[in-house]
Amino acid sequence: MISKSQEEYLKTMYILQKQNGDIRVTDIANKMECTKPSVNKVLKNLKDNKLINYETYGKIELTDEGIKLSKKILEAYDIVYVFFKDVLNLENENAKKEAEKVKSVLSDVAINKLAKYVHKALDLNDLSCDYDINNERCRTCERISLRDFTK
Amino acid sequence: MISKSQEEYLKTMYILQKQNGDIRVTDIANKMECTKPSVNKVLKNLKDNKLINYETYGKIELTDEGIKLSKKILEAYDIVYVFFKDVLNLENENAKKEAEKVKSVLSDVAINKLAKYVHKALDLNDLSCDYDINNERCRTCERISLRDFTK
DNA sequence: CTATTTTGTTAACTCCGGTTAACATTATAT
DNA sequence: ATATAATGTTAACCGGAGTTAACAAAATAG
Repeated sequence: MISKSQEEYLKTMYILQKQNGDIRVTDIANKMECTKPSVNKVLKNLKDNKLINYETYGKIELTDEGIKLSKKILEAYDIVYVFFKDVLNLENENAKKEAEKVKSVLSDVAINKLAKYVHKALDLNDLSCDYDINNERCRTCERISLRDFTK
Repeated sequence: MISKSQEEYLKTMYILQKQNGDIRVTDIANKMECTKPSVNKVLKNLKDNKLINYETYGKIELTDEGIKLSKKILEAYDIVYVFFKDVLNLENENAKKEAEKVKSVLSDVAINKLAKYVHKALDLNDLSCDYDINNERCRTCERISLRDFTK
C-alpha cells in the first residue's frame, strides 16, 4: 500500500503525462514543490509498487494499475474541490489547496457520501446516477469534471 | 507553532481534565492510542510552547493559552463532525474518525465557511450569528454542541 | 564534435512522530 | 513499613519524507 503523500506524486505524474506527453523529474519536483532527490525516492517506491515503469535515466510511464489509481485519486480530488469551491464558495486557489489536503485524508466511504451530497447540493441530482469512487465517473460528475488537463 | 498532531494531544488533555478532573500520562496514551514515551515527548513540547504547566512526575495542567487553543480545536472538530454526521449522514463512529482527520488539515478560513454552511444546511440559520472559529461559540452552534464531556 | 547547460542520481543528513527496553518514582495492599 | 503493582521517564532507536552537496548522464549550442 502506498502513502497519501505518494498518491499526490502519482496524481501529478498522471497529469503531467496528459499535459506534456511525458513525465520528467524536474517537472514533478516543480509541481510538487520539492527537490529532485525527493522525486527520485518516490519513483523508486512507485516502481516497487508496480505503479510506474522506470529505469535509471529512462522514461517514466504509469502502468495500467498506476493509471487506474490516478483516476481514482483525481476523482476524489474533484469531488472535494467542487465541494469547497461551489458548495462552500471558497476562493478558487484556496479551494484547490484545501481539496488537496482533505482528499488525502478522507476514506472512500466519506468521499462517496460527499460526492452524492455534492450532486444534490448543486442541483445536479440525477436519479440514474450510481456514483462510486471505485467505478467510472457518472454523467453528473462529468458535468463538473476538471479532468481536461490538456489545456 | 504547534503541529496538528500535537494539537490532538492538547485537545485530548483538555477533555481528560473535564472528564476526570486530572490529566494522566497513561490516560492520554490510551486515548491517543500511543505509548507513554510518546506522550512524554509531547508534554515536553507543549510545555516549551507554554500550553501546559508540568514538571517531571508532577501534575499536568493546561495554561490559559492551552485552554483557549483547546477550545478552538474542539470547536473545529465539532463543526466537521456535525457536518459528517448530520449533513453527510455518516455513521457516528465513522464521522468521528473522519472529523478528526479532516479537522487536522483544514485552514481556519475553510472551517469558518464550513461552520456557516452547516448552520444553513441544518436549518439552524440565525441571522444574528456571527460565527468565527476564533471567537466564542455562537448560540446556534451551542445547539449542536458536543462539548459536554462530563458524561 | 566538443563545451556547456540542463537534467537526473546518489549519498549522507535532518526532522518529526512514533517505538521498545530499561529504569525511576509513586501508590497500594497487607 | 515494606513488597508489589502501577505509573512515569529516559535513552536509544526506527521509518517516512524531506533536504543539501556532489556527481553522472544527456541534451544543446556554437
